[in-house]
Amino acid sequence: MTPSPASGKRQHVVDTAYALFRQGGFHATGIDRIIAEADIAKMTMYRHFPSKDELIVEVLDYRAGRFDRQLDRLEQEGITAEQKISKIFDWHERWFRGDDFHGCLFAHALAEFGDPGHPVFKAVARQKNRLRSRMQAILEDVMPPDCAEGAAAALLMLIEGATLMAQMGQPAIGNARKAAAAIIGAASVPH
Amino acid sequence: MTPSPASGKRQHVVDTAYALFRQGGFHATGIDRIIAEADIAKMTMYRHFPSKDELIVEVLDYRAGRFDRQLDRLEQEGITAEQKISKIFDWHERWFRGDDFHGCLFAHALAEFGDPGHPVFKAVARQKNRLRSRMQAILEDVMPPDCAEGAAAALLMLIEGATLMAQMGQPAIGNARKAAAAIIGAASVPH
DNA sequence: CTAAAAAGAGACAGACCTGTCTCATCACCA
DNA sequence: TGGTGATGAGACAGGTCTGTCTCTTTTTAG
Repeated sequence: MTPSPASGKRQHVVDTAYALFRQGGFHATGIDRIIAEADIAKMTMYRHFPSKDELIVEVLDYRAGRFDRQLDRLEQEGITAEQKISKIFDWHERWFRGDDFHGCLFAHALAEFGDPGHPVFKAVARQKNRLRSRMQAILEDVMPPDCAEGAAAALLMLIEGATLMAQMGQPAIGNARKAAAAIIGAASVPH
Repeated sequence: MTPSPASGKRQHVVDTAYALFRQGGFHATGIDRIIAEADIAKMTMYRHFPSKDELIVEVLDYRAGRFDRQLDRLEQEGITAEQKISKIFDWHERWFRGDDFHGCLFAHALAEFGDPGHPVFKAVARQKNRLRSRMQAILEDVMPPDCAEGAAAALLMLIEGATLMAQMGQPAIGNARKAAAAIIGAASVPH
């Protein structure tokens, strides 16, 4: 039973942990650091989250949920599939340019929790699969489903790679865009 | 002054640390674990490597060197640029299928050492830049240099993304290959 | 054979880690 | 006002971490 479903403390811990994990990584960020930054007692945190691992999963799910809602709004817009994909690249470009960009939290989580049975690993796989299937759904408007599956996978790979390069200080989102256009162009059915 | 330039102990430590870092990550793999697995005394390790961070850099540079030599041999082969790129994808495909594949060690290092001033970060940036520039050199045989630069970046992004997806148990190297063909086809100068 | 270099063995320090426990305090609601 | 649940504060346990130190043993080179 969660101690306080309506409490703001829980989300505050998630927010603080999110910021710290992003900057310093998961193993390198200790519980003591999180509770100091969030200005709460240690027991308050452990009453909400039974372990650090579960807090990490919660942070990832929270972040994934926000991104998912962004995709919800995108899908409701009355624009072409190409424009929707372009908007996803826009989001990433803005993200890369931000002051506190430190790479993809999910990719980092995968790096630190490589065991496929670990809950953190599963949370990462969930998020990446969701993004891929949603891009696939978008692409199915302009190409047959089997083509859309491969194209969505290719777009996801480009985005992941672009995020990694952006973290190394090499903005290549423009090249990713051009490559995405070539991929979609090669798979699209002319209308 | 390095204690023993010709000693095999040093490389043995690097090999052991490489295997452990790959499986368990950097922060999660302690010095004690490394020396136990390598069956050496702790002081032997610290005489060769002044700190854990420098050992990590050494491991990364060693791995990068091996990959670089593989690229050297590839460049000497008398095959087309497309065939060379295809061979690089072959290497990755075999790597992904291996039993002890745990993702890209360099990407993982970047996840755990996100500070651009950190020696580990710089070692990662070196390796990725080298791979990109070498792919660019290959592509310049079939397209103008400015096109080759963008195409090489796109190929690197695809490869990084494919590695990440492979780690999540979703083999997408075939889709990456098709996307690479579309990218090269769009940028190539017909001869 | 001998002297120097390398390695082994293990104690040790000091810090940090996760997670638990107790008790006092505070807010809110009936 | 009284009670109840959430929180604060901090000690504490038990473990792990990196890195240092000393002493002994082994290996290597001249």
